Amino acid sequence: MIRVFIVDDHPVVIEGIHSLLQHEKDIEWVGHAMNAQSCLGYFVHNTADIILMDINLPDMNGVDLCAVIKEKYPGVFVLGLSTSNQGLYIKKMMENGASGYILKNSSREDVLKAIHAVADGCIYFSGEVGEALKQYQKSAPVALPAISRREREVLGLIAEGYTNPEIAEKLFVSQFTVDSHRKNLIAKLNVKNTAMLIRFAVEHKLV
Amino acid sequence: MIRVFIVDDHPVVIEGIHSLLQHEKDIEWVGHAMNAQSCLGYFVHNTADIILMDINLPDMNGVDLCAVIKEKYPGVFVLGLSTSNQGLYIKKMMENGASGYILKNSSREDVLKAIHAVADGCIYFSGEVGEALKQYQKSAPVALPAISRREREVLGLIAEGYTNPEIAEKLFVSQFTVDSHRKNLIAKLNVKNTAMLIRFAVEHKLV
DNA sequence: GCAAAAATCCCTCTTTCCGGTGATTTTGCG
DNA sequence: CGCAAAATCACCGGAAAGAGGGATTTTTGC
Repeated sequence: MIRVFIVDDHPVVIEGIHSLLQHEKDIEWVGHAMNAQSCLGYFVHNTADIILMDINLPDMNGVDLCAVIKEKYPGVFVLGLSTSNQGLYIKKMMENGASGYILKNSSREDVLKAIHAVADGCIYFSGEVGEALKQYQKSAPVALPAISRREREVLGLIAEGYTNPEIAEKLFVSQFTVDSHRKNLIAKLNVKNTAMLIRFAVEHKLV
Repeated sequence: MIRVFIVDDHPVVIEGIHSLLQHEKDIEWVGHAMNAQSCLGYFVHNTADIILMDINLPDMNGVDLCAVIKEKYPGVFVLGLSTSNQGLYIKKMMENGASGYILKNSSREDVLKAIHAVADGCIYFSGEVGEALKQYQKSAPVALPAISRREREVLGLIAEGYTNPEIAEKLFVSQFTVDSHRKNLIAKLNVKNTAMLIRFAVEHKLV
């Protein structure tokens, strides 16, 4: 018996999912909340196996709520639920411990599959969500300015905290050279300073 | 009818999966390869819906093979397959376009569930893999020195390329204050300078 | 209410960064 | 070979960061 709880500020969605699940023999509907606070309130004295969680809530966004839930009750699985198919939020929610993601307009089969997979400890994304996620993950490799081998080498050393003079010594070149590479990197990658350079590099897996 | 191809250098695994799938009515076994080259050779004149792909191959690792396949044949879904339950490789394989991951010692049900989910365009991880992936993703939050709210705020602005004076203006405080926060961050996180600070922050998802 | 933690502010000095503007030498490739 | 890109080196000057001292005032947690 899988106990399901839902958090969503749209009554229509709650009703929809409820009617979709109410005839399932292995699924028990334990309750719902329309905001993060009452959801957390419920879990003080009750529990569930799976929370279907909207990403847009009036008092707290789903990403943060997910983090709080997984922090307090690691055994409760969170299944993201949204109309908007946005890779960024999905990714963040997964990083905060969610077990999957489906769209509100998913088919009955999709919803049931997702619930069962998640209840088994698996991770599940419905098809369209998977597409969005892949697209988001692939945003990096496209249109990256060409960075030369030496520049990448310098970039790596900068990321490790070495200064221009230190890098110059390591590479047996003048510090002017290293400085040139650094400036070229900043120009090529269209960033303002070293901080942004490193952020860009790490996010795009250049280091 | 789901056409399944498998790449694995262990005959035992190929046989195992084969016998596991051969009585499934909606699954067609279209062939197998024991290394990356012959797998790529197969796809020159043939195709499949799903490739079950080992992560350890003699001539090329699964992560790279996955990238090549998805590059040449984006419509073919790759389902990772391994004995080793290593978060890092799983993550890399997913970044290269895989649609899921299962362990070789997964149950018959798990394998079939995964194949069907992936064939539907969904993303699927078997339970143990999900655990490993979460564990890997969660490697960050452990043993992180306590960073105050204000420090995190400053950290975010540094990562966006703002200088101390700029941040001071944004937050309506003195630049000395911002400088203090920056220094405290560098001290707390035990890094040498801003470059390392940002690298650490991005890698540990503080920004 | 009290102590600890956080947030705020201030100063000096040295080093590093960053922008701009050059140049020469080496290397990769058709 | 010859061209283009990469890699190298050089200087200036202002801005910012980093190391080292302090200090005070709010919050916040018991």
